[in-house]
Amino acid sequence: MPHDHLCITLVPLLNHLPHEDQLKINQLLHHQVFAKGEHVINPLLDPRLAIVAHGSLKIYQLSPAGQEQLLRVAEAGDYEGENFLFGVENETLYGEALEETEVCFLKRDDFQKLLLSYPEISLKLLTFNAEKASSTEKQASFLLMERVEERLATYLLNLSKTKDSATFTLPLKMKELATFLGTTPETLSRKFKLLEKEKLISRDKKTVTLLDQDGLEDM
DNA sequence: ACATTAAAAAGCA
DNA sequence: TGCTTTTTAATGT
Repeated sequence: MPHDHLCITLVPLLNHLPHEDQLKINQLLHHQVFAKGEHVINPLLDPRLAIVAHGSLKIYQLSPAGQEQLLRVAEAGDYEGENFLFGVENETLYGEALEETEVCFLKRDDFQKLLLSYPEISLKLLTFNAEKASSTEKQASFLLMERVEERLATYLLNLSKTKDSATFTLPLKMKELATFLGTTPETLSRKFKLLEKEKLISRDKKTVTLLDQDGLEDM
């Protein structure tokens, strides 16, 4: 669907630059559209920065046991893989398209040249990375919350906040959301039912509506 | 309170 | 239709 646009304009990391520069940089980017379920990042691929232009990516690690741990969902404007461009080896990081997703790639050499000729980008990068690190910390303490319904409630509140609506669609499969919340699909299913019974939310398959936001916050 | 196991039900290509 | 995901139920830690 998206075709005739500049990748740059969709990406907060780069779209603050003057138009002329954006045009130049856009030539360094490689667009690629991925179908749902396709792998965008895996440890075997050569290092490159992946910027989500449209759609969303599931970012996860694979444990030696083969268990996947979901780290985050990268939405349009988010990027992944910047540390590989600074020499950090990718051992276990995977990225998979959750829907039809358009990604802009930047090779390591081009990326480093870019940072040298546009110092503003370096500053932006530091800012965004600081936010990213901070939200990863939040996720870590988030998993320390005792009860699953507590985690589920805050997850739903966050999602409602970022989507700016009381009604929204879950981006993940229940199975995936379960691992993200540090539980099992079975328990997750029961917690959803519990929240519905207490009239805190309503749900039609993957569409959730928050009915009592205050009630959810009290958990 | 939650996991595990098993099995039924629902969803999807 | 045949496979995958989600739900339900019974039992274990």
